[in-house]
Amino acid sequence: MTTMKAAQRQAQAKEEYNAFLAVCPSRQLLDRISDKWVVLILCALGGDAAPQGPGAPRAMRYSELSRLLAGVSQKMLTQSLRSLERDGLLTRTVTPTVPVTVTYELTDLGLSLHRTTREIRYWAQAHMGEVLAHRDDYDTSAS
Amino acid sequence: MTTMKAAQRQAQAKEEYNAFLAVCPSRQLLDRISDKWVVLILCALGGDAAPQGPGAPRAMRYSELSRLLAGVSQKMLTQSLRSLERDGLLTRTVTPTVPVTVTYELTDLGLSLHRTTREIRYWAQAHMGEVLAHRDDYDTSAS
DNA sequence: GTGCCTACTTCCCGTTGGAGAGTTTCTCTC
DNA sequence: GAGAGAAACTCTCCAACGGGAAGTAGGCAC
Repeated sequence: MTTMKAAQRQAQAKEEYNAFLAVCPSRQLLDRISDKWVVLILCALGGDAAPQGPGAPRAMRYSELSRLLAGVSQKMLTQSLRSLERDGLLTRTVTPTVPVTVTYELTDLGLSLHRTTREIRYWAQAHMGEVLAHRDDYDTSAS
Repeated sequence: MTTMKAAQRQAQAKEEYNAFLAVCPSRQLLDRISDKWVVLILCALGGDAAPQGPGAPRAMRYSELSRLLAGVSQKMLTQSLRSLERDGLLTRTVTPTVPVTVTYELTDLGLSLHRTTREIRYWAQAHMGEVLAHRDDYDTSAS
């Protein structure tokens, strides 16, 4: 496996995995990353949260993420971060200061997924108006 | 609003909406589209399910989608399709044949989102190997 | 009438996610 | 030296969501 180049491996993977099949492992991966908190965490660590447009990816502390992702529960934040770490999308670093400092940073794999989660968030923000307009039409015509 | 060009409207929307805020409507939209069934429905209607690589987007029947999205419950399929219709991402057409035929087809708005959901699915399938490999490392080193 | 077909809808129940309080470890204050 | 405080969880309880299976509606075929 390690003798294959990444491009070859990916081309082969595209043949082997099919997320439409319930039993396919890529379906489970899709389930995991199709999650609001996962998308927002990747966007945050990818640097999209900077007020003046998207900045560079950077490591962030637990409390910083907690503040940024308004409304996330501590339980879900910890849980999501752990599963992303397990899947190799980010690294968790504990620095024994006092109190302890824990930082999270995207890996290369995480950065590659961030490119598309960024698009998702952009899409939602850019097309919000159209969606709201359509909801109004739908609701009025349904009455 | 209708006097603005789409590009202008979107540029303005990017300023106004911020999905990191819990109260922002774009956050609710992000929650909706960050859903495994929504992603798979968009991929299916976008033509990604053709065996010989991605085909053209096309209308599909309820039963066809139900078969394609292995493991989806009827309840969730109906529910997801209705919310996508309400948001203007797809159209629902009832043809009074016997028995009745219901087809779903992506709108232009749906097609624009499909471009990124396709990427999500591709990413999951292409990087599955790396994720599985990392999980193994993680599990062994944690023991 | 009985059965069958598609496309749902309803009901029950197990799993998941949210709210909030408790925990740990150390340091700084009084 | 008792108590407050801070970061990063962890635990407990409860409501909401999703899956499975069974029921429904309308029309035709037998």
